[in-house]
Amino acid sequence: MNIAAQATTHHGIREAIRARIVGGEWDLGELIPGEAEFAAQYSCSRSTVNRALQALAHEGIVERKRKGGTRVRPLQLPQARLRIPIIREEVQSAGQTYSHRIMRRERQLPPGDVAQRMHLPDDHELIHLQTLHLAGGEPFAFERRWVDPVTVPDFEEADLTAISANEWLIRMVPFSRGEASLLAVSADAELAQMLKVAPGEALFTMERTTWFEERSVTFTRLHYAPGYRLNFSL
Amino acid sequence: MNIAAQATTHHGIREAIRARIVGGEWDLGELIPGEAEFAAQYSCSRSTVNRALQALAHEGIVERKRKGGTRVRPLQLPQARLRIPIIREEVQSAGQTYSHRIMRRERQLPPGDVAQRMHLPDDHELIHLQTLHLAGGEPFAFERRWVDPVTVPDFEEADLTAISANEWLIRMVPFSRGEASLLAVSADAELAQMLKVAPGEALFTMERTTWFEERSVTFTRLHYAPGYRLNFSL
DNA sequence: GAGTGGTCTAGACCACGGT
DNA sequence: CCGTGGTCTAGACCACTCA
Repeated sequence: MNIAAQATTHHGIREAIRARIVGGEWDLGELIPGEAEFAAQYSCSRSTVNRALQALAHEGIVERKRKGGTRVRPLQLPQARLRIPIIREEVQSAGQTYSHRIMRRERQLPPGDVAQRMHLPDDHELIHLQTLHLAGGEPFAFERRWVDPVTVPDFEEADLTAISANEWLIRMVPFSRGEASLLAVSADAELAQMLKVAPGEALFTMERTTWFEERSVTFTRLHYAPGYRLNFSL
Repeated sequence: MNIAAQATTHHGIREAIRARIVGGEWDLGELIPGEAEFAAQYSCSRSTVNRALQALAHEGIVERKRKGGTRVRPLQLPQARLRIPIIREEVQSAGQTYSHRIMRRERQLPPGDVAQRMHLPDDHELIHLQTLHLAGGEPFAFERRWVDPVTVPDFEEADLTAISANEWLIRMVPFSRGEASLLAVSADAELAQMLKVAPGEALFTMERTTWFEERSVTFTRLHYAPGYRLNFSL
């Protein structure tokens, strides 16, 4: 069984070393050979081995320290790259037609928890936007979004019929940093009505705060209709 | 404001180029200079630029093609690294004491959906394990797990009182590929009793299937007590 | 102090893929 | 065809950190 064509490419060497680690050649936490040693074993230069080992370190398979050498990571923490989906693409890639309806759009004081997550004082007015995302005409997700008009002054006049707020912001505001949470909530009366489900239904929910150079841009709380799954691979 | 000490390290050059992309020097989808050009601009070797651009490509900021050059990725998809938490560490890092109780352990035919997710025939017996994870004596998460005894023959006699099944498997089946899903479910009667919540409560749930060389190892469905959030940064 | 990883360089060859 | 990125090499210097 031929897992990876190797050759002396850093890819090949990375996979070869990975296979040896997986195969149990070294115990968890144990020191593995140095770069020079591997270079000799695979008849390649130390740089190539360096790249291979750096990649494994980046994946969390090994831990490296100067002078300390490279060791197999004691607890293999599974780490995954999670793609934050863009709703339109998500719907369309499932073969459904995407549309959205703006249910509400107004300037108002945010609830305390929202102000807190955006690191803003309680008396700072925000633009509040409620959007229903539809897949094939059926509710797919309901979004409550708050946008700071100080950071994004153009947002108030933006035309959001053709392009959703999410994509508008991505396009106009160079994104810098953000925090996100995933959780489950029970549908309240408004959510139940919007998504056409029974009150109390369990809804998969994503909260996101994004920042541009220490200024809060937007906070969104996105509730998916029941049945939704966020899939990824380990 | 000094965002990144640069120098001519690939880090520094990566951040410098990132800043120029974020700053809007090139449009979305536009071709940016070639490696040689950047090397001249930053007075460094092409290899260094190559590493920097490869890193940006790995992050999804740019797209590269031989002969096609490097271009700014049309849709900046926020991509995050999600650490799949190990429950014990998660509890302990919150300052609580961790413990677990095995509620059930038996060999049986799995439900159809479980067999399907593990790519197994319906008549393949699995070990079924139910574990309650506690934080400070209170229910924290409830886990239903199925393990394939063909792939992991030692599991049936494993002592799971000191070490949880999750950690036992990580230790004995060092590396594996897997798929995972996140979703929200309503507590059924059994879940409600286990987690001491009202039936119908929304529970944040993670499903995971892991594989070792084309053989299914285990499938788990993990339900967190209400209030749980999975946090990460973008 | 000495060993290990981290990095840079300059030159070289190759593979892919638009023109 | 030929320009672009992908990679390798050999040698070199540096920085961290353990003994």
